[in-house]
Amino acid sequence: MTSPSNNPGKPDSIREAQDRFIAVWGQMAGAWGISRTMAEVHALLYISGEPLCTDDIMERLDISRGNASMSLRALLDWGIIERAHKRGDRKEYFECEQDVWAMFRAIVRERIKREVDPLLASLYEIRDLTKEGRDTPPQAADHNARIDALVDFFQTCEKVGQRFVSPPGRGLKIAASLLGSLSGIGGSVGRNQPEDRGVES
Amino acid sequence: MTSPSNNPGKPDSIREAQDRFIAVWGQMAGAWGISRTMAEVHALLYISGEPLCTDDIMERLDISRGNASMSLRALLDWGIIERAHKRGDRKEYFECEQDVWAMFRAIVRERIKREVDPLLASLYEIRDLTKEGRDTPPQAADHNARIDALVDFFQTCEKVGQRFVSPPGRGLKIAASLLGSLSGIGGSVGRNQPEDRGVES
DNA sequence: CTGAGTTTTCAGAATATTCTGAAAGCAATG
DNA sequence: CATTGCTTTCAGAATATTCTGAAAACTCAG
Repeated sequence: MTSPSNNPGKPDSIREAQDRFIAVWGQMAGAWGISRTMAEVHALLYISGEPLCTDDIMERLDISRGNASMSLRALLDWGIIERAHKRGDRKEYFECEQDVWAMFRAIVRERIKREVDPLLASLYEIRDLTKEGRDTPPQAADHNARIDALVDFFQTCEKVGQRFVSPPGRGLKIAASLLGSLSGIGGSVGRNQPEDRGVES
Repeated sequence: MTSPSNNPGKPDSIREAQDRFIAVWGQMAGAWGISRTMAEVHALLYISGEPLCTDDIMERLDISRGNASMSLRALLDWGIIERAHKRGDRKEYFECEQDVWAMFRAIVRERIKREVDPLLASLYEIRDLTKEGRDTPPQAADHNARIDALVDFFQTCEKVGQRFVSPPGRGLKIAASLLGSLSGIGGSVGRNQPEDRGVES
């Protein structure tokens, strides 16, 4: 009936909105190649806006300690949450990057590193298998052109990504306006995140 | 020892390069939330550059008829392969979009439709749960700001995506050059795809 | 309408992923 | 240096996804 005891004074309407958000964000997980739980942990930390410890997370999401630990670790690896500490408390707390743009910059950075870079490396190797030479078969030209088209594409992705990711980076937003006449982009829905409160590095 | 009987005259070096490509492309699948086989079928059709029928695909990838059928259907739904027919042959053939940029435009279009649109719809609903009103709890403001920041972000994604996807669309490449001084982008690695041989729609 | 050739569907089998919980590891404290 | 409080790890269990194969459903030609 009343608010949960460990979360005093948080009205039910917000609790419910949080739960809905966690569920929705969790559903996106599949499409992005990460586990549902990991996305839910991230959602919880983001939408809470305050540091939570492992037990908070276990309880709220009803998952095991092991699962929580591994999900948190993965999120740390992605660079979208950080460790935090409370004085006089030996527990570790975790807090989520609250600047949405910074968050996505981190994700793009990581995906380039994990996916695009290795892919390009493989494509180069594959290209070498059919290099022009003494006894190059005639079909090789078409084949090579197809590989090259992909190399080209992903090189472009990488360059665009680097730029999006790099320092001052309101990246996409800049791209958006440059991409033309999207005049009123951004800031239309409501007052929001700090956006540049001392971005690291 | 010799080339496989159903693929006469195709040198082993190309066959091997194809196989490597199929494997590499298949590995990306996980990260993109589709099944490995589906990516492999796509890879095979792309790298072959010619229409193949279900039996060709089953044999080459060593998968069942059912699996092939379902994967092909899914690729059709994504709009990155098309049905084709050979005169005097009742079998159905499939061929892959060979323009890499068109291919990714199709993927972006579909992902917006499947992921961004429903996500935004949910976010709007969630926002309504904590609308400002008579007895709006004070914490609601922060919570709403966090939701709004996401709404903002995904609205921007959608707009950028629309633009990337829309007609003439050498999209990303344009974005890339606009994004600044990436002077020598594109066309550096080799002569490649048609790029604009009568884009549909 | 019949039958051969082809495609689609889907229940259940095979496989892969994710989760749990208990044990091992680590670090601060007394 | 032993104890306590917390975190990580990982084998096996639980769950989810993907694949197979055979049956049903088309589709066209005669």
